[in-house]
Amino acid sequence: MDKPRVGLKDVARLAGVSVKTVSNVVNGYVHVTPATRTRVQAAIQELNYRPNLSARNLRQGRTGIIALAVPELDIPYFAELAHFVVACAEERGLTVLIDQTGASREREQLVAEGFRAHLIDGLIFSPLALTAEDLAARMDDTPMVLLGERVSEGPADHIVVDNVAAAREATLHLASLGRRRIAAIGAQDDVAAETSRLRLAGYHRALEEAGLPADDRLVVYVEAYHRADGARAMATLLDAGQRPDAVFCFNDPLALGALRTLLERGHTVPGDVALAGFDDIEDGRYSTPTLTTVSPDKQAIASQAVDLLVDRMAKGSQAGAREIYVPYKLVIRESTNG
Amino acid sequence: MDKPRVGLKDVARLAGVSVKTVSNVVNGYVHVTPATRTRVQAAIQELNYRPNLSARNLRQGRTGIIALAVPELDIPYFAELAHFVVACAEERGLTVLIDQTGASREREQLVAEGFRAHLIDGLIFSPLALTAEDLAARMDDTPMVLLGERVSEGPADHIVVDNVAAAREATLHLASLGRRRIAAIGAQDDVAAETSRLRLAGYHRALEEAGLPADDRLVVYVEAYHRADGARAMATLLDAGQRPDAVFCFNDPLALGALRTLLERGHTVPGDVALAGFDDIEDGRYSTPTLTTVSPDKQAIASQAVDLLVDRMAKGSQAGAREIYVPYKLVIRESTNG
DNA sequence: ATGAAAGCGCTAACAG
DNA sequence: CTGTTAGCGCTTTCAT
Repeated sequence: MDKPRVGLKDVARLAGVSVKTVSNVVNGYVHVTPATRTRVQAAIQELNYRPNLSARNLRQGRTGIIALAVPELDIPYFAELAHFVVACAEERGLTVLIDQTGASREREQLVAEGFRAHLIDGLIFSPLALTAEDLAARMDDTPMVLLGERVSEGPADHIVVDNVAAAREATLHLASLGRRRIAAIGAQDDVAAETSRLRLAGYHRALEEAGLPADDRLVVYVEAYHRADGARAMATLLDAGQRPDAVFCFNDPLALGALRTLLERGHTVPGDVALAGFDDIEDGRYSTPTLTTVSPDKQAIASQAVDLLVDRMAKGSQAGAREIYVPYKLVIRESTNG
Repeated sequence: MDKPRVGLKDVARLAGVSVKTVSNVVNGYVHVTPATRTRVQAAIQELNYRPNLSARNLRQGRTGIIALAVPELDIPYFAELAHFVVACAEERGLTVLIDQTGASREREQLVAEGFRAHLIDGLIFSPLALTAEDLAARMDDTPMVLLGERVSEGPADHIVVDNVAAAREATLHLASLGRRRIAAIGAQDDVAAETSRLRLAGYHRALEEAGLPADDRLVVYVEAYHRADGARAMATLLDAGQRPDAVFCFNDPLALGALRTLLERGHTVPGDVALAGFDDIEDGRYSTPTLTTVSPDKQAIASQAVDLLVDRMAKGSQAGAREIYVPYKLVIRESTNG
């Protein structure tokens, strides 16, 4: 049995009206006699008609779909972000399609190049590996909003949190507890690692302000920002005979990984080592000890991103890139406040 | 400045060929002279042409888009699942769009009803609130694969893990440690809570096999499956003067919440209380102690779901619902093996 | 190997 | 308030 593709026309025939009228009913147009409306609805019901979204999209020149491109959905921060983005988008009648870039430059280029052109009305993009040039070279004119620090002064709207200020605040908090040997976990070599660089800058600034010496041996570089990297980094630190009395980790998974290593080796937190992270993912709210962290307002990031995008989509103009700072706050929990 | 919408026709004109030829080039059709191909590609480049996917979709009657409908993306289990689904789908040239149902019956009905008909080629759906009747009443004929235990004997393909067996195995493991008062956290009143019912059944079966008495006071009901619920449930248990020496939690967040409460109140895990969860989310691999849990093969769930769906989409036939059991294994970690 | 033309299902003018 | 008609941009017979 093959499908008896039912379209507007069929409904119209059955209801004894024109396609236009059916279309009006489907789209909730006002000027339709209750009588005909009812008749049409009955026909729709009977034929089990569904409007063909592809056709509508083609005709209207827009799809109501936006793409969210993130590194991986199983990184808690991005999962939480995606949650908010999908929710906000839905409130505005938009559907979200997900692209996972795996932080691969190649895949990020595809996204920027607009390989989904005319399928999506807009793009919310959190690039990790793309260079500023890559983005500047973008030819596709699909409205785009960038998330994260990757290309300040870039060619598109972007949403950021003040990473330097936030990292500084977190580090100062550790210093205020009287800690003197404050390590940092999460530095990166990669030129594209803008976020890492900014958080490191904030860390250094705080040390300076607190009158603490900067010690390169206390700064640990990592490959990626997962728990395993944090655990390894902490082990490296301890194995090298370094004994920090506090650690600022550039994100929460790193911190949770570091925490794990510390506890495994019999150190107490925050007794021996105070620990702070960044991102405020849910895990940190239930770990033992709970994790002090910088909490960016993810809800705000998502809604601002969607709003900016919707605005762009309406106005069409790509001129005048805007930069929106989103608030954050330092959430002090047990890992620094036993 | 408005957009100079560029289509196949424009490219054709510039390249001095017909639309068909351009189309052939775009779609990598074989029979094109290298010469013309090059010329066409140059024109495409020059005009910065992108095929309009909506038009292609309309014409071809399919979109290459599938929807993944889950309760919330910020529930770790679903985030991890989504990650795999998006990855598998991409391997097969499919794009995934996300619907968050919030486990609301109303929203789940919309999804089942096919409110995205003709926009998606298929649907992977993890319903939580829908009844078997809701699903049976579904009129939309978009291919669908169901995830989770919700409607066995249902009208569609579905992927399941053997919850009874898995829960039984976890509980028996606790019993094998010599624990006698094994509590269960995660029972639910809701008729739609099939998963809860199955895990509870497995728990009871294990108690029986182990020759342990079933004690209703050791079974705690919860509203939802979040950490907060687990924390609360554990508190309830302790406040009621119950002192289990082991707890089987129906998912990992519940277990992590319960763990938090236990540690807060000075109990040791697994010393005083052994703890097991279900789902094997990443958090449990780095908690302190690490969490013993039932680990369903999420990669397999995702790839089986996508495969089944692709098959359905190709064959079109909705007859003969298939049921695929996905393997799981009990992962023993510190929370039962200190 | 390439061209001409039909039409996917819908919405938006424009009539009436 | 409702009907007629012309495409949206593409793929796809059918020719050549």
